[in-house]
Amino acid sequence: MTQPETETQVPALTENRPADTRAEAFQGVRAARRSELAEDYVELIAELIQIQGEARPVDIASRMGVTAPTVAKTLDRLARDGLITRAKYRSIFLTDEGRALAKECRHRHEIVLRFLLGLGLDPETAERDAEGIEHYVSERTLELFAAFVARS
Amino acid sequence: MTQPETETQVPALTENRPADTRAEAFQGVRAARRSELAEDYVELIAELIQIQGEARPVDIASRMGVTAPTVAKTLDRLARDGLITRAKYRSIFLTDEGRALAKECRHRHEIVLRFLLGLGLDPETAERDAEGIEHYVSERTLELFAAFVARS
DNA sequence: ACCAAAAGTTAGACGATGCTAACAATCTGT
DNA sequence: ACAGATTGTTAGCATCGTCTAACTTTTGGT
Repeated sequence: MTQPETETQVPALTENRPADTRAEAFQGVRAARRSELAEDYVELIAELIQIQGEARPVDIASRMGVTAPTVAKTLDRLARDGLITRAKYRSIFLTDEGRALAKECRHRHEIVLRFLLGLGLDPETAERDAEGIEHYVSERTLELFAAFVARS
Repeated sequence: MTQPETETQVPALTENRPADTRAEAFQGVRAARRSELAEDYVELIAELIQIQGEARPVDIASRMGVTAPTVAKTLDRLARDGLITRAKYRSIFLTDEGRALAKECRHRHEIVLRFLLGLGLDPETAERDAEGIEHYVSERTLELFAAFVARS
């Protein structure tokens, strides 16, 4: 036991909540983390198809900053999960589901990015931060971000 | 090949950037992801010590929403990484490094949370989103968040 | 002081995400 | 049309983070 109980003062906003609520929040974060990579890939694939006409593993690898085998394995998982279709040595296609996810992700990404820019962040940092934040923003928050962008 | 090239219009903000810059952003996200769990644990441990006098695995498990063995293994990694010290069947202590990290995390968490609340988000959702977002917010962005909170 | 309950640990499995090394297929320039 | 470069795949490995099952230690009530 032995409680010091003195120092920094309890932040209050966060701490006085039931353990279960907290646990749910963390479970939500873990769920988001699981879909994060899939979202990034699908978003990038959609983009490559749009601007290059096709999505090839080599381009995904260079933009994601990972090696080709890593891309291959991830693409296999995406295919297994019904987000893309692929054939050996050929370029990648999104399924309807994948396309829908890509659209949603791009939408979120755009809003988060514009929001950060609207807040006064430099484009470089805004892009970096958006890449991480976009997966953890709830629908409500996204709406607030959008509203902020609209009125700024 | 075969390019549709028609539909949604390229978002522009995101896409016309060198692949390397993008790769760096993703590498940053992956780095953040790696430290995310450690940060959450250390933050929670600090909090438990503060409000309960000690941090025990069972409390961590219930608040993180994971099982005891998961906590045990994670704590081993934290100890290996010099963030905590522990002895068998005893409660957990933060090292100086761990305490510093916890302080920094709490600070970030507080700012992000207040920012979201200031934006008009309900406390429940704000807490959930903050839990995910806090790990992906750069120093610059944090400053902007703090400024926003201050003037709102 | 003992025994049951609670807490903690260990072992072992599994999937995700990354890597390197080695091999196979495709593309390209002459 | 073929050789070399590029791209893609496969195999194999490591680490992380999660779990369940089984075991051990500590704690608390009578």
